[in-house]
Amino acid sequence: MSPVRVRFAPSPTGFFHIGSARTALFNWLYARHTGGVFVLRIEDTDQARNSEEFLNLIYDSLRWLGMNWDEGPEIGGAFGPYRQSERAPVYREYLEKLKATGRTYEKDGAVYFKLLGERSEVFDEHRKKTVTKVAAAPSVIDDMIRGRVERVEDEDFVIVRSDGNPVFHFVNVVDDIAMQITHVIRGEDHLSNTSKHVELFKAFGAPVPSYAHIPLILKQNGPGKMSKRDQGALIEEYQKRGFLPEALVNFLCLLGWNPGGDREKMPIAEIIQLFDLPGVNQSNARFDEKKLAHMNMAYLLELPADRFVAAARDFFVKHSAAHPTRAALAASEDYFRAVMLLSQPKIKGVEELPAYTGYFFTEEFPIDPKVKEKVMAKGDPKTRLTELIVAVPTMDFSTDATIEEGIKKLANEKSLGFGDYQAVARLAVSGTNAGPSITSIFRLLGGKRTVHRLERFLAGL
RNA sequence: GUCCCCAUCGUCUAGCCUGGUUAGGACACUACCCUUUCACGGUAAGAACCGGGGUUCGAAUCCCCGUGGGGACGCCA
Repeated sequence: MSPVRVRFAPSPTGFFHIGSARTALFNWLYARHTGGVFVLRIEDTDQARNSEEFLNLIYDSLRWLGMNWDEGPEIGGAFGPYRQSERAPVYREYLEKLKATGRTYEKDGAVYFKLLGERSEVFDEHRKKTVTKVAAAPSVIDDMIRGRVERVEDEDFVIVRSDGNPVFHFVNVVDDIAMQITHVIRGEDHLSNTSKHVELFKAFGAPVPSYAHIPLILKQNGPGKMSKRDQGALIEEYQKRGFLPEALVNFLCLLGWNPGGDREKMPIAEIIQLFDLPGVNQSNARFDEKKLAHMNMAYLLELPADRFVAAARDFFVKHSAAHPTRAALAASEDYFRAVMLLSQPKIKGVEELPAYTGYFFTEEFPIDPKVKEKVMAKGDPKTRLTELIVAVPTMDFSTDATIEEGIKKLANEKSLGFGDYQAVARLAVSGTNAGPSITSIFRLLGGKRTVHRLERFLAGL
């Protein structure tokens, strides 16, 4: 049994999106699962639409998601070069081979691949033109996910354009032969192309690789598959928004594959161990942002403190143009760390952090009017504030527990509960009703700033 | 239009291959519990086998047809 060699073959003609990432992921997982080789090959034969910027985006995204390639651009390998734009001699050589078999002909300056079978002229209603149909034998695709698929390829097709550039079907097959690819794992949108490819492999006298056509990812709302223009489609966006790559990877794995049973959140090492092609679903999956957000939260909760703080800082640096964000970066490292760790168990995503923690770093934080209305309507918040302003300076601010003691003591004296002070104090120092425990907020702000905010809020009523 | 693929809660899915389940889990939604707010967590509830035929004692599971969804039909990849 020859070792598994798979390839991910993107073309740098647009942003790197969810669907491409998952195709890459399934290839990568299969290579890692089998101990095989993961090849990255850049299909940049469309000179008009390629760009270096998009190419770098592919590299960045793959690396961010943790998919390292064993052969490919920037690292090389025994079957290079790995950019099709640099492989013209290979294509010339293979074209000569094919010409020698008599399976090509030229028309309008382009080279066509000639199918085997009887020809007839037919008017195609859909395309509104007369085409030459070939009564060819069906191509058989033995797909590891879909089983046996039969399709008749019934028209000769272009393999080299009139400008001399070879087209996708040709270079794709040639490179799969030349790079000794054993398994072709790609989106189901390629299933109809596969008959072309099978016929080319056979014409070259090369073994046909095993195919695995994975289901497509559908857009979350409305009809059709997800495209680069749909909400939430771009990998770059998740990176910018501070998603954890391991969460995104875990989520992506579960879109069309699962290990059977109830397991969902799994470390990548375990996924590698369990992943296999027969476990991949046959039906398309709809993308669900909320489930991804939940997965991200689950990973965030478990993230070691240092990594969480680093992720937070990274996000703040990227968004340092905003005012509270800049103020946060100006704060001391210890203070920043303390605030972030206080927020870690409370948030769903790193992107919530600037708004969630803003009041720790600036005096100009907003007061939520709805929360204010609600809090001020209950009990006698003004009196509670006045009492706190007197009591806070007498409290021991060294730990949450001592602050709690202080507030409880005050509450006892007035025959009230902790809760009678909590809501209004929180509103006065943070402007909202969501956040860490009030004792932690007090402690981090310090007695002086706490009193100042209580006084300012009371004065503004 | 032609060809190809697919079909279990709103969504992702387990179960299907090798027929017998109170059809299980997760996200979302709702209620309650926990609670010092907000989250987290816990418990509960609602929620699905696309339709019709067939095979069989018995069909989500096997077969056929219909319907629905998706994809491909480029000198794009």
